[in-house]
Amino acid sequence: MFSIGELSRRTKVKVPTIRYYETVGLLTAPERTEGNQRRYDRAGLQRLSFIRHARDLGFSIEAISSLIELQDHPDRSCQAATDIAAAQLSDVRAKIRRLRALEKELLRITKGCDGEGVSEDCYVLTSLADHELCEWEH
Amino acid sequence: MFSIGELSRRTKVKVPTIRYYETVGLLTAPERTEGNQRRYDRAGLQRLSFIRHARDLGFSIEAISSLIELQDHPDRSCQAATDIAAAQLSDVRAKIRRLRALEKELLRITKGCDGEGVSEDCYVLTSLADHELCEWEH
DNA sequence: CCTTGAACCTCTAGTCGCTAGAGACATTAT
DNA sequence: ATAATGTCTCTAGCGACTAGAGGTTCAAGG
Repeated sequence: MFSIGELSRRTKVKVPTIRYYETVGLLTAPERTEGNQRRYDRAGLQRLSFIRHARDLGFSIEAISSLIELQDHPDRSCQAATDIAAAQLSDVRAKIRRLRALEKELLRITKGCDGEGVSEDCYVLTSLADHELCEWEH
Repeated sequence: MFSIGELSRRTKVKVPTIRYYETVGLLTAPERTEGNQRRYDRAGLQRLSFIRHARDLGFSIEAISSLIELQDHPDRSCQAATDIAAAQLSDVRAKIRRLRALEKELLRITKGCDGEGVSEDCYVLTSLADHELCEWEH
């Protein structure tokens, strides 16, 4: 049985965040002491670890809710869980693709300024101002 | 002179977003008709295009504010503008690195479920539950 | 046993960058 | 003249927290 602060230390999830997870239904409300303070057991610790791990991997609260529901009903959970994880993976990959395009464009823009003999106008600013200079479809 | 809807069509920035940019000071308040409607000129169009392009590249509102200020004071603007763009670039790169780590881990997790002869427990769920199975420092 | 100080409680509001809706007024086309 | 569309302001909501106020409870030392 540990306090919310202890749980926080063990999971590296901040105290207000733990309470937030409870309000949105990710964590079930734990027992309380006579003085109304939360007391968690090993199951609470495991559930929060699970949540933290999933959040670190970028799963939304909603997706994590689904995963937790699947945990509680182990029949046929695997396919559904894999689907959620696969969706998350394709989401991550889409973000990577987009960021790589941004990287390329930003590199081009910042490089334009690096040489000494550049024009009098700032290449960063003109690049942003004039869409025609952009080598990127958007 | 065009209306906010016209400006929206030309820049692909939604009408409420344009108004939002005005409230946060990214766009200067334009002239109004007798009936209190906004009327924009070419300068307003150019400024909004600049903002949209910068937002597409992931610059924060704050960063764009700085860039716009630099535009208005062209002395020494280039170095400062390049600094902002370089910061943005390194930000993007950090995000890419992190997402690639996520991609790897998610791939590992989802792959674990794909084979037919998997264990009875769902690999996705056990991976998320048990941090020891994770090949990723976090 | 009593006091101190840290940890805990609830509640509200703020973050970022919009987006959606209500209810009222303006403009434009027929 | 009327109808349809566009525009106005204002407020509230999104996700996932984070910060702060103001009050209560716990654990340890004297």
